[in-house]
Amino acid sequence: MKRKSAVTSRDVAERAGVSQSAVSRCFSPKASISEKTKVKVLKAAKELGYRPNSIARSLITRSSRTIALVLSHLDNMFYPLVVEKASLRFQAEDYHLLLFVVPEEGDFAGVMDSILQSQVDGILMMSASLTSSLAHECVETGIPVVLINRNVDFAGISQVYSDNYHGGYWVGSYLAMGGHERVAYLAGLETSSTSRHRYQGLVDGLASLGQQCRVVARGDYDFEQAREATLQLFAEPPYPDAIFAASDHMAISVMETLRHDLGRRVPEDVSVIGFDDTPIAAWPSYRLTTVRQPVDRMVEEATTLLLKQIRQGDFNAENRVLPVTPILRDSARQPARELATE
Amino acid sequence: MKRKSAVTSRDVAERAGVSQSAVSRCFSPKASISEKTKVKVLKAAKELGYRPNSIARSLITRSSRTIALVLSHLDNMFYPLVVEKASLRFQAEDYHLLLFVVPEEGDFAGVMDSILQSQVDGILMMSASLTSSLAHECVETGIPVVLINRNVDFAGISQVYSDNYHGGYWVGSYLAMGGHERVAYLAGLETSSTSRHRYQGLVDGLASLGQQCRVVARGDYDFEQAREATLQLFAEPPYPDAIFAASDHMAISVMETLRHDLGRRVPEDVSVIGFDDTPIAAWPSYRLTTVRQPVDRMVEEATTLLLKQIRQGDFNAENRVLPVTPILRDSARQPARELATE
DNA sequence: TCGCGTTTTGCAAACGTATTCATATCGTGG
DNA sequence: CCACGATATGAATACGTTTGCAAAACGCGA
Repeated sequence: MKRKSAVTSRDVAERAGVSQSAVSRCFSPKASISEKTKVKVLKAAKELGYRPNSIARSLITRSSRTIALVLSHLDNMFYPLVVEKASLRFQAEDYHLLLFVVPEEGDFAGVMDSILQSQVDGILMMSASLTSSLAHECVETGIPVVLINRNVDFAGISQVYSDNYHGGYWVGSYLAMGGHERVAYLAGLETSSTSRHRYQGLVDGLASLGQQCRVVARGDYDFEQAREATLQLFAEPPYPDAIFAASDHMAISVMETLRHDLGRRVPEDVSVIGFDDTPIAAWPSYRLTTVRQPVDRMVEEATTLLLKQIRQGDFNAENRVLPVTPILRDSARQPARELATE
Repeated sequence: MKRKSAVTSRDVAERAGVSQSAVSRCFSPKASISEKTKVKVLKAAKELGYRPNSIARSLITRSSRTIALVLSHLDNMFYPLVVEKASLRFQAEDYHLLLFVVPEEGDFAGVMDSILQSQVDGILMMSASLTSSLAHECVETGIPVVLINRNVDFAGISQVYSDNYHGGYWVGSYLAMGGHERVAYLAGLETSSTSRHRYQGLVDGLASLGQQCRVVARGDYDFEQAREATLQLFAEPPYPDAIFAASDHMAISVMETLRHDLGRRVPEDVSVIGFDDTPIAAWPSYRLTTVRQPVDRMVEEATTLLLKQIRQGDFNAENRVLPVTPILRDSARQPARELATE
C-alpha cells in the first residue's frame, strides 16, 4: 500500500501557476475568483487528486461542521430511525455526525469530556438524562445542545420532545373506558423524565374516570427486563388486566411473555399498550395499540433548532413539545363506544 | 448565551508561568515533563476550563483519530447492533466515529467524496457494495478500508464477512432433508455479494441431495418488498413449500405475510429460514430457524484489523471469513433424523 | 564544590488552510 | 486613449497545537 498522498493547496497552486490563495478561493463558494483561473485550478486539482484538508479548514474557520450525536439504546428500533433521519438531514446541510454511544448508565462524564474536546459545533442528545452539572458545563462552553426525547429541568438547554403527559393521559382514560380495573405501568429508566411524565399522565387519565394505577414495575426500557417484570406481575394474584409499557420495545416483550410464557390472551385476558409506534407495533402478530411519537417532526424540529443555534452564535434555549397521536389497534380492549379524542 | 471560551494552551501557560510547550506536554501521555510543573499546569488548566483543541492537534499529527462508519440499512436490526459494538470498541481505543448513512443505492460517490475530505484515519463500511472505481480511489488515497459483511472483488481492500456460502449450503441440505421440494429464495439487493453467495450455497446444498431452487424472488433486504414478494410467490400455484430469505429481517416479513395475509401455517404449510440470527428471530412468536452470523467476532476482527492497518502505515489487505452457526428453531420442518452438521 | 549524565524546559518551526489588505488587472464609457 | 470603478490576485498572517533542538536545570558521586 502506498503512503498517503498529502497533496496540498500549494501543490495545485504551483501546478496551476497561481497563488495558494487562489486555489483556496476556488473551493470557497462565495469567494471572488475569475472563471478563467477557476478552470485552471480545478483542472490541476483533479490531476493531482487534491481534496481540501478539512482539518486545516476547521482550524482557521473555527468550525468543524460536525455535530455530536449521543445515544444509548440502539436496540430499541425507535433510535435507529431517528439516527437515520437526523443523519440524512445533517448530511444535506453539509454537516458531519460524530456518534457517541454511551454505555447505558455508564461513564457519561467521560464521554462528555470526549465530546467537548472534539470541537463539535453542536450536540444532539437523544438519551441519558443529563445531570445538571453536565448540562451546566455544556452551556458554559457555549456549544449549542438540544435534547431530543428527553428533558432536564435546566433552563439554557433546548429540548424537543413529545407530549408524554397527554399520551399517558390518553392511555389512562382509554383503559378506564375499556373497563380495566387493575392497570399496571411498566416504567422505563428511573432517571428518564419521559417515563415519569407518561406515568403521571396515565395516573391522571385513570383518575379522571375514577380509576387508578395499581402497580408499577421497572423495565428500564430493556427487552429482557420487561420480560422479567411481566413474569413478576403475574407471579401471584391479583393479576393486572392491563399493562401500559413506557415503550413499544417493552410492550412487545410484554406481549410475547404474556402469550408464550403465561398463556394469556391479548387483549382478551390482558390489554397491552405501548408508546412510540415503532414499525414493529404495526406487524400483524402484534397490532399494538400505542401512542405515536412524531419522529419526523421531532427530528426536523431538533435539527433545525440546533442548526439555527449554531449559525447565530447568540441564542436562547427553546422547548418544543410536539403532539402525539393515539393509534388504536388490537392489543387493548376497546371501549364500548368510541372515545372522543380531545 | 455566552460566547465560546476559546481558552488556548497559551492562556494556561501564562497563568501557570510556563511555556506553551510545557502545557502541551502535559496533555501528551508520553512526553517528558516533571511532576512539579505538571501539577501547576493541570491546576491552571482546570481553573480556566482548558481543553486541548483536537483540531489543531490533528493538523499537526496528521491523524484525526476518527473513523468513518458507512452503512445504509438502519432498519434491519442487524446493523444497529454492529454499530453499537463497533462504537464501543473504537471509543475504548480513543477513536471517534463519523457516521455516514448512504441513502440506499443513492449518491454513493458524493458520500465517498465527503468521507475522503473529512480526513478520517480509516473507513469501516458495512453496506453498499463498493463499485471498484470507488474502491480504487480509496486505496489510492491510502486510507485503510475494511468492509464488513460485504465484499467486492478487488484486492487491496480488507474484508471480513461470514461464510455465506456454507450458510446457504446448510440451509439447502437442511431443507432437502426435511423433504421440501419447492424451495424459493428471497434475495437481497442485486448488488449484494452476500446475497449471491447465500444463494449459491443454497443451490449447491439442495443439489447435493438431488433438489433444486425453484424460484427466486427479490426482496432487496426490505421489509415491505419482502411482503410483496411473498404475496407474489403465492399468487398462483405451484406454491413454494419453503422460503429461504437472505436476512432475518425479510424472513420475519415472510412469516407475517404467510400467517396473516395468506393464512398459511409455519412450518406445517411452508418452512421459513432466515439469515443473521437477529434478536427478533428468537422471539417466541417466530422461533425462526436461521443461520447465525458471529456479530461479535465480525466486529472484533474488523475493528482490530482496521486499527492495525491504521497503526502500521504499510499493510496488506486481508480477508477474514468467519464460520456461521445453524440455529435450529421451529420455523422450518425438521428432517426425520438429525442432520449431522459438518 | 565540581563535573558529568540525565531530565526538563523554552524557542521556533511546522501542519494546510482562510482571509485581510494592498496591488494589479479588467472592462467600459467618455 | 484615458480614467476610473469593479473585480481578481498574491503576500502575509493567523488558527492552536506538536515536536526537534539546544540550552538550562537537576541529581549525585567524588
